[in-house]
Amino acid sequence: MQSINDDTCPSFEGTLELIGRRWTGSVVQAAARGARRFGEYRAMIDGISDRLLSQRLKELEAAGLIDRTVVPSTPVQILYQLTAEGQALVVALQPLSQWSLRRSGSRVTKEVPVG
Amino acid sequence: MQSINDDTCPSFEGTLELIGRRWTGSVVQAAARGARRFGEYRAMIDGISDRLLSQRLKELEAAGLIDRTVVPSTPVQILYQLTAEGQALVVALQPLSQWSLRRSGSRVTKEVPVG
DNA sequence: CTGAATCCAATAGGATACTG
DNA sequence: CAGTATCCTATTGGATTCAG
Repeated sequence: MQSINDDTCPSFEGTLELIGRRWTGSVVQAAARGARRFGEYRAMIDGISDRLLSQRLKELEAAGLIDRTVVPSTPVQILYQLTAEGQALVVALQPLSQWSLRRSGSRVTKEVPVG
Repeated sequence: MQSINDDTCPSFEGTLELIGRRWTGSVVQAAARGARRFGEYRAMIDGISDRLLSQRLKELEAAGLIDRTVVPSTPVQILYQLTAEGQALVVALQPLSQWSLRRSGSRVTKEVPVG
């Protein structure tokens, strides 16, 4: 049996460490639920600071999961939206989300946010 | 709907922060692949230190995902195995694992159409 | 073999204030 | 509105040593 850190699992660990940082899950979920502007994210994620929100958005953008667009209106609008990869991530995260919900005792009848 | 930090998503964030710590994904995967004794985990996870392996196992045990059993043989054996919850987690993590693999360009066992 | 203890460096995150 | 800059503390993780 070879080491599990050969070439396949580092990517998995990397993914976990990316989305395991504080607030990141919430930011991704906010994006999945339609947040686009900075203030929308901030309003949807209770307790997050500007600094961390900015940082998380940058990390997700660097990872190719969120797309930052500058709309030349007046005033300028900046939009953060999930890329195709980001949307695929949201889908891939759903079983884990369900698992978390069941564990925490909440009942999740049937409503699944995205998909 | 309500704020995403109402009562449902904290559990999700908590889960992400638990398995997002360094090595935790590897430890869970090692368990899923049959590791049971401390030394087996250590051998399967290249680069992890005793201290961190011990810490991760404790965290997973505290979360109810891994079960620690002392077998009174000579010398005493200590077994770390996934609980039912832990096994459910492994299953719930599979789509995320697949997503990571596709992203990193690795091939999945079965061919995945690119388009 | 299975850890616990200690020390240290790096990073993460919270609070606050300020800017184009 | 959409961030940046700073400061400061807490947490993390790596390395090494010791022990039952």
